Amino acid sequence: MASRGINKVILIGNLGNDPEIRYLPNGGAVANLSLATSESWRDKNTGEMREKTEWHRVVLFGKTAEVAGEYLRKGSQVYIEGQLQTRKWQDQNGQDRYTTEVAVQPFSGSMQMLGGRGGQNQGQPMQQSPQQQGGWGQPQQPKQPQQNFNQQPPQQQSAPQPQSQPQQQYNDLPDFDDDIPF
Amino acid sequence: MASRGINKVILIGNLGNDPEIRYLPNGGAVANLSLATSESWRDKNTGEMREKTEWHRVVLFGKTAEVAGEYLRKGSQVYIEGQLQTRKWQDQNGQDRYTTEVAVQPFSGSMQMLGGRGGQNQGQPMQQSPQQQGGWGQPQQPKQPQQNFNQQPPQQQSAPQPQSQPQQQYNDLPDFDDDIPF
Amino acid sequence: MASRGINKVILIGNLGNDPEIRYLPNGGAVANLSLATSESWRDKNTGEMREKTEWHRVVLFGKTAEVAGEYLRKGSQVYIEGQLQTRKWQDQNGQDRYTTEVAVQPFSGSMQMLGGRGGQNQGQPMQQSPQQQGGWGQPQQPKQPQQNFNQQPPQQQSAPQPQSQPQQQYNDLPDFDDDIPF
Amino acid sequence: MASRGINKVILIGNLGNDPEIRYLPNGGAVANLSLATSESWRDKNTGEMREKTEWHRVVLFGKTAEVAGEYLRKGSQVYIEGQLQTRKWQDQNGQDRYTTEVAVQPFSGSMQMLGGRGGQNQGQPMQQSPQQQGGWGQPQQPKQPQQNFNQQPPQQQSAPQPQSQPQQQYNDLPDFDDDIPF
DNA sequence: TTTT
DNA sequence: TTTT
Repeated sequence: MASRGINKVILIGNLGNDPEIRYLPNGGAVANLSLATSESWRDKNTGEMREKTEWHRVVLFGKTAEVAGEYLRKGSQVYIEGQLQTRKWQDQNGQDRYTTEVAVQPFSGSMQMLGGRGGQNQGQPMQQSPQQQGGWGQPQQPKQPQQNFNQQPPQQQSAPQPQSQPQQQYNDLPDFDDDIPF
Repeated sequence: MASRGINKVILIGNLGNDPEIRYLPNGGAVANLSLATSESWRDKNTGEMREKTEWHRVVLFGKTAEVAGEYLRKGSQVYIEGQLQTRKWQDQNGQDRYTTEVAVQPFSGSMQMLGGRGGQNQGQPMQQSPQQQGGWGQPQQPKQPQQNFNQQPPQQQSAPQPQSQPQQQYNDLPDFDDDIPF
Repeated sequence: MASRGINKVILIGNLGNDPEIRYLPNGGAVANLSLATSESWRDKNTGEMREKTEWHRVVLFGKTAEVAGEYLRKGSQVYIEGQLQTRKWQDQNGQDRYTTEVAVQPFSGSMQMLGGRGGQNQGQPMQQSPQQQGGWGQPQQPKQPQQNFNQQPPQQQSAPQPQSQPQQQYNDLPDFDDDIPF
Repeated sequence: MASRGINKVILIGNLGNDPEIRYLPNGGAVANLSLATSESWRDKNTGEMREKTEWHRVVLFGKTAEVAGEYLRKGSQVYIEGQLQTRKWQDQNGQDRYTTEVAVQPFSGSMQMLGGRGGQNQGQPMQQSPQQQGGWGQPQQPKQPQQNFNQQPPQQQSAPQPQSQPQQQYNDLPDFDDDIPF
């Protein structure tokens, strides 16, 4: 039954890069987002404005991952509800390393694009070249499922992807289908 | 001003150990908690119950840290509201490492002890030897402020404390005092 | 599909009364909780401590409602995650009235009992007479499903139940079963 | 100190109207928002898409209220973190009525405009006539503080404003100033 | 109507 | 690496 404890993360931020989508052997999609949240405040001592940006590694699964891959782009503003998850892996020296991610679970998590397609809901069509940033992108071409799940280690400053991580780590996902509203 | 983005973590879990309290050169308290949240579910394929525990590294500041040090014990159930924060540090080989914590900020975060003092509010006095677990402890003796802030690297399974981290990392805290209700 | 917008309520509080359980014509359970959250603070002007209690009307569905009915009692501390929902109804004079509730939806919401059964996880069996308050109760006897869903209007100070409300308001619930982990 | 219990509401939605700003006798601003969150889902039985919109009454105080009054407009997308609060009032027949609001407290709550000024961050200046909807408005002219706080009962579909409510209900607000980062 |  |  259920769970003992609450593990909930709520983020609103902007993507530092286009989502990275991969496909599991069983065809399920997995998307990784690099999401920035920033705070600014006036320093009590110096009176100057200061700013600090935090980068979050977000991982999405299944349908939600596909939607992210199709509509999110570098700069997109997005709402994320997920849970904290720390994965253990070995670096090239065989040393234990840990990476903490925000996992958006199919049932309990959610992802929502913010800001509206045409900006202020004015309904005008959005033309967006690849160089343009922010907002929602046009759907990309359907991607081919790939077998090489860990082929390209993501580069991330604040919580780098392991270079040798367990292969089957997402096989335990609960089943889910289109009928579930998320 | 303020912030662009939302960075919020909500946890309810139990402490794996007594809080570790340290004091900054300016006398401000810092507490580290190791907090477990667990989920259990029935495996769709095997029909067996499965359980997974996630360990969170939580850091508290100031008054909240002192309250944690005085009243929380191994096993205590606690509510935490904080924000995700990834610190960079160098390991003994000079390699960059990252540790993600849930920081309970003086203004925006909060900590709350759950479950009541005597358990089911039956009012009976709680005697709690150091070996006993859970609930709220009696206040410990006042601790002496220490200078050696990073003296003892905490041991934590899922996100170990750096062995050589920046010394002055918490000097930017906003001022706060007893009038602020948190 | 899914949703545009976020509507999320998180409460931790104590029950002012035992849960009220009812059964829909289709056999689905519905539970109503009256949940108190309180804040206390020192008045800046007078220096006195002040306290304010807020009462929340919470409604649970299905399995979660049954668990609430079996284990929660007056005084129990509970975590609730749900969504705000304002229902319109007519009072005896035919005037429109509105009641705002926190609805714990089967998929997106959750309920969790806090504080542990025996208090500090000391494992001692809990004996709890009906007069005792707080903690988790023993399971009540299984209740008989009833047809008369709106037979007894609940009495609640802060957000009274309509005396003539729509009969079929909960028929749109998504299906759910035991496999869904909530 | 502090509080016993958690009372937290998180909303992301769009304004149904421009904010209504009023000023307390002491000069403090109070803003009321009417915020819509909507859900859509496919009906399991009919296969049709269905949608339900929930309207939330949000109240902001002080600086946050002023920012809302200056930058938010009908259609604006906004993030709200506040707490549930039910106010009692008497209708014209002297009957007790209750209104539930989401109050964004100066210290614990927050408000954040979403979606960026020019929509997809394309940098083009936004011209917005009063009829245009969504996005962030240009700052309005500074308003004159008014004494007649309850002069105009707001019109809101789901939780109408009382027609005769307590006059001094917001006098208990904690002091706050510009140094506090929210 | 709860709890501390 | 984002955004303002």
